[in-house]
Amino acid sequence: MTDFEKKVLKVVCAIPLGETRSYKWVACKVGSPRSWRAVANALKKNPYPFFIPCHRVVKSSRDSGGYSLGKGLKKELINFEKRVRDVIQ
DNA sequence: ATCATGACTAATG
DNA sequence: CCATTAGCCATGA
Repeated sequence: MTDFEKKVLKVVCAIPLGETRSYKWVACKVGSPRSWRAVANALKKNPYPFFIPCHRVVKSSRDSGGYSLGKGLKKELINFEKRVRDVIQ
């Protein structure tokens, strides 16, 4: 694990349940607003896809983006969490 | 040190 | 709306 990846994962963990953020947003959060490309790399290497909510990170064009376990699953997870959030609130 | 590679983005036609 | 282009940066070979 590199420091950069740690920062990225930390930020991603901070995304609320049922919410989505863009890669760029994450890049800004970690300090350098121009490293969104590297952010994608870090997520791609993510060792714990289910404990680190990397599925909450989507493309800025509101497309779902990619996922190491399949983007279809990513969409499902996002919908699922949205419903969970609705139930809770 | 250099080079290619992405789960990307924004601008343009 | 779709395709193309240039820009971007950490990482591994």
